[in-house]
Amino acid sequence: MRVDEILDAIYPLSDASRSKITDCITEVRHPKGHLLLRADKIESSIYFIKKGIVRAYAQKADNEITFWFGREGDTVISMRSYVQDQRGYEDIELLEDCDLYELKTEHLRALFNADIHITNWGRRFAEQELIKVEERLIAQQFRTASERYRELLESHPELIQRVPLGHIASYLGITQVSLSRIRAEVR
Amino acid sequence: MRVDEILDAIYPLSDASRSKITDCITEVRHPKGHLLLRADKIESSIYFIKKGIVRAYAQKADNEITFWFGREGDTVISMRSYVQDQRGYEDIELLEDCDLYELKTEHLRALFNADIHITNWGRRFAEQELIKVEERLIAQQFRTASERYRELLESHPELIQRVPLGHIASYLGITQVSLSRIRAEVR
DNA sequence: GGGGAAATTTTACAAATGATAAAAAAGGAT
DNA sequence: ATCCTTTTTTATCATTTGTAAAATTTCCCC
Repeated sequence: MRVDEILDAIYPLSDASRSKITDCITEVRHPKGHLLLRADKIESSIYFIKKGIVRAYAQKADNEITFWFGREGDTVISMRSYVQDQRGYEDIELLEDCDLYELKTEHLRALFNADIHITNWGRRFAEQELIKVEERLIAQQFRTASERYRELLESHPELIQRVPLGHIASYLGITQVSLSRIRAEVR
Repeated sequence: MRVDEILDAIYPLSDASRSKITDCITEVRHPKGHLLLRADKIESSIYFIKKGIVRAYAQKADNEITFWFGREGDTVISMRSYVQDQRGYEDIELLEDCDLYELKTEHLRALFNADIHITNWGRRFAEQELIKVEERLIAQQFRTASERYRELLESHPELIQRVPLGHIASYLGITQVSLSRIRAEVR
């Protein structure tokens, strides 16, 4: 996936403004299992996924929960680092070998103070992510685990193929054993 | 609470920029029970709460879930209307008589295209809301219902005083009966 | 202050989910 | 292909949470 497609899908930019962003972007490649962002660090980059799939998870004591998956075209970001300059709550792990576009947040911050179109791009990005999370929070309470699984299966069937079910279960807010039961029902 | 305090708490603005917003704001007052925003409408205003408390809830069939409370200083907004010009998923109901600052979204949109400081203000607003929702989504999965209740009790003790427990239960993702059980434990 | 509606708690029972352990299946590396 | 690790499923039992209905308390309006 091309970086300009990714940027324009968030909010269409003029060639001039878009170039200001792409000029700061470098391509990187990391292997499956690599930790792209760490909860214990203040991160200085965000990434756009050219190819591959990743997950964000929070750790607590001995268990972890996956609360986000990113695929081609998605933006990888530690919101807490990016917004508040504090350590985040999430590790981000590559679930496949990934090609990524890297952008230093310092560059983005400078652009947010210089180009109003880019600022609107950043605003729109946060707003869209906000809606997605809000919808998930609501679904979490309205729907049963098995409804949530079936909806995920319909909206993102490739996810179930590409990602271990343990992560999917955690994303759905249930244990892997529960998910296995749900999958058995359907058959 | 003064409107300039509310605006600056989101992101500090120069007097000039802040005035551009406040010039578009009018004060309104509505009684307890009033529906400020409706899920079935594309809303054209956002509000800042001067005084009072409100809740956002989504309806489905015969049950509803409260997924947000707003108090003095908070911003009331139908994200879907505001971002995507589509009908939202939430009704917003006043839980007390409220004094509100009203701002037409058309004015805000115009300002987002004209004043980069206001655009950054809007970006910061969305980012901060995003972090709050993300943290709630994670808490929903990490913590038990009774932990979530106790944390709410600690962080927002006044909420339990001002809001019917049925709404609190729904906000916590449990039934009112469950919440009653949890409250009985503690005593 | 009293009456009635709304909110909250309690109870009993049913259903869903979690924890744990172990077996089965799938996948990767050599 | 085979061994070994990881993933997924299955089974059992304990716990949590939901549903429904009734009892109790609180609140609000007149």
